[in-house]
Amino acid sequence: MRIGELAALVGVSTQTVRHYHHLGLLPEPARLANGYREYRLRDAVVLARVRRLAELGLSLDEIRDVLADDQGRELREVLGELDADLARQQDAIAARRARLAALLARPDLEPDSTVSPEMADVLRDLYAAGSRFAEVDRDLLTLMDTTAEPAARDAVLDLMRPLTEPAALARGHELYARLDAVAGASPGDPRVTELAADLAAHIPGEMAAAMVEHLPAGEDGDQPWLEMMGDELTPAQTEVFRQAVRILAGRT
Amino acid sequence: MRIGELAALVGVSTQTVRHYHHLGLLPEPARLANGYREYRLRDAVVLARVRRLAELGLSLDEIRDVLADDQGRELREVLGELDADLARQQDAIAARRARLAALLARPDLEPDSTVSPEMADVLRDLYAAGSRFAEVDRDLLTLMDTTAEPAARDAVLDLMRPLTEPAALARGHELYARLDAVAGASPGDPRVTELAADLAAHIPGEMAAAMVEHLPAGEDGDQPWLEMMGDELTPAQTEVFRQAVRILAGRT
DNA sequence: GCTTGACCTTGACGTAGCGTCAACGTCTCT
DNA sequence: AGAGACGTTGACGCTACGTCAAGGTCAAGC
Repeated sequence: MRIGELAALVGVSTQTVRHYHHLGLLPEPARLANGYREYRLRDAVVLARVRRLAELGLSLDEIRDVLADDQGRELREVLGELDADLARQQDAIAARRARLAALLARPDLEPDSTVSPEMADVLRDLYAAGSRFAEVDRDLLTLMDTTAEPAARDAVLDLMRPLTEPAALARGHELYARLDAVAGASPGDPRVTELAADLAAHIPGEMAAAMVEHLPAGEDGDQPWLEMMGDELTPAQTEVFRQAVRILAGRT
Repeated sequence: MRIGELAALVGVSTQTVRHYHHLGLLPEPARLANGYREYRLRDAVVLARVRRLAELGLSLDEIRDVLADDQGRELREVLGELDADLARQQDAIAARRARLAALLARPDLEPDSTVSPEMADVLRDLYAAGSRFAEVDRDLLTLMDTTAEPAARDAVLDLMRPLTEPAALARGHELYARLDAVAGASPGDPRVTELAADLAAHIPGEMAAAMVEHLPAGEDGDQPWLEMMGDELTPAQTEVFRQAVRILAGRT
């Protein structure tokens, strides 16, 4: 029997057979004068054994180990581990399908919808497009949602909830518009101070406390998170936030 | 922000970030004078987006496609396919776990137990070790079980069932012993003819018909399956089978 | 000034289980 | 004698990175 016949008999490709030779799973048979491998029935039996184990899901390394110790002991162990592993996979897949179902149920599906469901709702309520600044804010929140610890994330979500009420929402959109409007102004523009005050007034008390705690200002109001926003903010907008945080820090 | 900070912020390794650059998933940021990559918040936002999609199970290629068309249309499609794929995986895993559970329930677990459950039962009943020849026969059956079509396999199993009854079983073991005993004899030994007759008599009628049909003998009794068994059989044993098949062919 | 250690750079190789050429030899059929 | 179906070894490709290797950069401590 040559390699093609053997492969066809057991239902694998010739490459598979050669691969198993390479890994030492199947002994190399005798060669004919022309160099062709000459297989016997025993080889087919061994190959079929390997395939059955492989189809159960064992790795080829595991199969070699199992076939090496001719007791069934190791096989039972390996199959037990495999079953446990499959159980874990089932759980993981079920969880992912649950998330997928939740996502597919959303009418406004887009890549940023793949944050946590709660955050997705807040985003939808808060940022009804239109403002360049709202997009930046939205980016920050999605980033926080994916990187922060679940506990911290939930805390932020709780603090944000008051801002999604209709009145606060309208006020928020007005503030975004004013942030857009002040973009090209100089940091000394009178609108900057005014906007900082309104912005600070719009932030609920507990949220202000949290912000001041988690975003400690340097001596001269130099805040790392403001620096990180880098080219997203114009100088005037940066100044608005600097002043707003200073007001919030005094309030707590 | 340098690559390490970015990676830590989003929760991936620096290699992952570079890998995404290589694939074009994440644009290469500006470089500092020393050649270091300098990231901005936007990069973190994009990276987080990629990660969220990757954790849903999308391939990196799919993610690139999804982020390329900025409508949510393709995303919905891809997620739908992904869900269908996961459903298939769930079924496959459930089936494999069922097989594993059946296997782990067997007290006599060994690699050859991983044939179909019915065949495993037949093997346990028929081949209570001891005979070199029984092992060969057993190998043949396991091979057939893994390579044959399910229908053919079930047919063979049905035909074999009469052989597992206690009386037939005892007779079978005796025949195996005699096949072992005749191993070193010459093909002309009187025991050969006698054993061939007893062996043919032991095969139930329908099974004989099936064998003759599926193992057509050549003009001079040269059977390919006998040839395939090659070095497993001694000349005398080969002769036993040749004669037995001739008897069965005459009987049908 | 020198070392140490933590970071960064590019490039190449390894993972699992084969599939898929490439470049070539062998056998059978017509 | 040519075609077509087989066989041989060897090397590269696939996913999503991990893991060296061989260096360059930078801040801190001696």
